[in-house]
Amino acid sequence: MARKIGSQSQITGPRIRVEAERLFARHGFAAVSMRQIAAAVGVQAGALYLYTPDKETLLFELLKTHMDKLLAALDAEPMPADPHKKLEQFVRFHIRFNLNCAQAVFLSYMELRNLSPQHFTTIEALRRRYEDALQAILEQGQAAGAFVLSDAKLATLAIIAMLTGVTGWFREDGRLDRGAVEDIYWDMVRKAVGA
Amino acid sequence: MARKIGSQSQITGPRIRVEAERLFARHGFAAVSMRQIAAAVGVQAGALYLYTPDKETLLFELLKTHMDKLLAALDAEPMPADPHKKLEQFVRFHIRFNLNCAQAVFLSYMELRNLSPQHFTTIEALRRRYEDALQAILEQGQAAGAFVLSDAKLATLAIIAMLTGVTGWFREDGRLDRGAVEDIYWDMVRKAVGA
DNA sequence: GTCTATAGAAAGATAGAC
DNA sequence: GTCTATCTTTCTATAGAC
Repeated sequence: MARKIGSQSQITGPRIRVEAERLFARHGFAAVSMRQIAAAVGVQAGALYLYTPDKETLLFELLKTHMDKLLAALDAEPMPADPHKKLEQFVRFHIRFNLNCAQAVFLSYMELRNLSPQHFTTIEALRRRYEDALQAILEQGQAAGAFVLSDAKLATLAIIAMLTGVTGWFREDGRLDRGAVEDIYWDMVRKAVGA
Repeated sequence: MARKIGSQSQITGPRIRVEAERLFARHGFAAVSMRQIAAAVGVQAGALYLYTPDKETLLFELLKTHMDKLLAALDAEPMPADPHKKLEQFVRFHIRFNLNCAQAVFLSYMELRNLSPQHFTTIEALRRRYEDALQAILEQGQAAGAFVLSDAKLATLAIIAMLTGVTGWFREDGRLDRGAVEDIYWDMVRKAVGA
């Protein structure tokens, strides 16, 4: 039987991550077999183990990479001093970034339970860092009298849940484009925090 | 080897559903085997097939039962005529009901993709009916001038995502009890819709 | 670096004894 | 109604050829 020849390591590695992310997001981590991933990439199952020690680590690497990118992008975002403008920046950033990697976002919220305890702790800490960034914005705005909040921690969780929900229904060819969705959500968040 | 005797069908059936729901919610549908469910119930794997034709149907029955209960409970809820009071009733109902069956809620949002197309359609229609109930409240309030909304459909999705998120972090022994959480979320929703 | 082949374990589901 | 036993398939992961 025919077999492929030559090195493809610079292509195969990224392709494994792309296909694994797509399949995990669509069917769930446990429902996807290494054979399915290999078939999507166009290699044999055994070849995957040149790039990952096991299936769980493959999932972890996907989540870790995503969270690192998320935090780096947030750090790179210009943050105005004004609490009002700062919150708007965060809201628009969150929607924009999450829509650009909806699959990874879905994984990050749904497949944490399939990680080993150690890997879980790592991802959880990164997620917490992201939440803390929003909470700090809310608390600073509250202290400055820009926002009226019953509870900054619950407002943080509520806002993130609300914004992340967009990835569940947004369609590129839908009724509203990304900018319009950003506008509408920012309007709701703005009112919710009493700004 | 010892074996159990006598009929337990009136006990075993419900127990299978309880344990399956618990295990599916904790580890994910695909990650849980029929043997695990059977072990949790205290029967052999083969005995499960007296109660369900297959694993996927077991999941479907759990989701269907949950959605039926949700819609029946919503119908049974007293709904004031005043839009403002009506929305408050919905918000408190949603949090209260979902906290009482957090596992089933999690399943309903996470494991839809493991249903057959036909079963998926059934559950999706029920979920849509629930969303429509909230959307109707928002649209009526908007028409009556009680709410100020950019988009009733997006407000529906945003509010449900925000409220459902509570099941992800609420702990019975946490900082806030259920009533306090209801109050805080209602305060945010109220402001977000411009009431 | 990728292949074929397979070891070894575990899955979903069924058959027939009790 | 539940058991034991098993069929058949599929899984993760590894070994060794090329």
